[in-house]
Amino acid sequence: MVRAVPDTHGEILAAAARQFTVTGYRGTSLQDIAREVGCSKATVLYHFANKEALLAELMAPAIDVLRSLDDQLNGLTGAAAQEVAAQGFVDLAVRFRREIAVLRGEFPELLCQPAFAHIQQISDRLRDALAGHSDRPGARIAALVLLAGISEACAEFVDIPDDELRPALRTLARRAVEPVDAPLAHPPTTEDKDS
Amino acid sequence: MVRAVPDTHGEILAAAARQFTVTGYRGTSLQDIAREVGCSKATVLYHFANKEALLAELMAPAIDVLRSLDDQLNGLTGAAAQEVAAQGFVDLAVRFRREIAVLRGEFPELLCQPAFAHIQQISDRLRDALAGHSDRPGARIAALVLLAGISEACAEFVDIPDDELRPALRTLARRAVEPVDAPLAHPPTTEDKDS
DNA sequence: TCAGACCCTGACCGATCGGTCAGACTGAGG
DNA sequence: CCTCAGTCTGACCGATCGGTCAGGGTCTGA
Repeated sequence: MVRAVPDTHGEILAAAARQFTVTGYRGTSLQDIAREVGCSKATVLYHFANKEALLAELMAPAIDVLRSLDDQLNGLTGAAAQEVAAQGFVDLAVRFRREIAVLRGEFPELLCQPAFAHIQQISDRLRDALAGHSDRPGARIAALVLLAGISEACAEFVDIPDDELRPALRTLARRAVEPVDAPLAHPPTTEDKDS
Repeated sequence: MVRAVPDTHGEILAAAARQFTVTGYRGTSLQDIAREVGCSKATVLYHFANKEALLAELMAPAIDVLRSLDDQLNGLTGAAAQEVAAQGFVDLAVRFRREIAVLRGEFPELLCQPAFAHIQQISDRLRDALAGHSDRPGARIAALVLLAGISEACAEFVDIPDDELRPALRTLARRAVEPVDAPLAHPPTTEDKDS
């Protein structure tokens, strides 16, 4: 058999993905990655300008999809935006479970890096759409709980098949989103003094 | 005015809490904490055996409450367990927002430390109760989404008053929990082949 | 045969990490 | 006055981090 040209670049990328998933970005050293690939740390830095570039290349596909979901959301309002945001994010999260697991927890620090410059704004818009562009605290809190919870669930349930995880999350999202067009299911309480 | 005996121990604890909240446990060095307090790093290590002991003392109250919730849950089943788990966790999360923010993301690594030996099992039982002790993937996924989402929301909305955050989360939890006693709201789909 | 691009490496760099240690300072008690 | 416990510190330690660099192999095309 012909030994294919050793795709060191790809091997490093794959090893980094595995390690980042388990021990996080910060918790994984270039030495760790090099050891798993079976090369020197200098080789890792030959293929990638620095550790950050490695992460950026790893996350690029997920970020692209997130960006396109943001475009799709642009102009939509009310229940339509909620539906698209919920279903779109569920699909994205299920598909890019590994990438989400990498970011888990290190989100705030990682967002400072130039590669993730606009992620914060996009996810803010996503959250806003999921809240039905409402200012009600209940709606905004529900949106954040859903986005964060779905992310965490996808990162944790790595071994559940997509076809099982996706419909469960879709159902949950539909149930948990604060309705914005239809009248509220629960009667307004006494604390409706604002607006 | 009498200058009270300088409570360096407490000052270090408070500074650590602030720093951990912002930059995380791993991302905060003993030097950082010492700088904020205005003492030397050696002083920090005079008052606390090591960095881990500092974290442990910081988290102790939250862990106590979590443990008592676990006791309270012991023996409860079905909808009763779901209700207690949901409301109990919401209260705990709202109250210990800062502590949750500290753990944010570094959960997996931090759980390895002896101070947090049983947290994993407790949170597993909590999740199980929230799922109504059901094996249905939908119920288990909903429980995880809720627990993770509530934690994240509490860590993020640090400036929302408790009285606003708590009822919103309670309402959301009640809406999002997969009902286990009452018949399902949504008709069973075609994929009900298991069990 | 030779030049040059490509791939890879060991040795090394400065910075920072958590942690140790001997000793200085201080205030209370005998 | 001396002692001693409590508090605090600068200097230092080994380990590890991300990253640099000069140079060695190897392959290819002129």
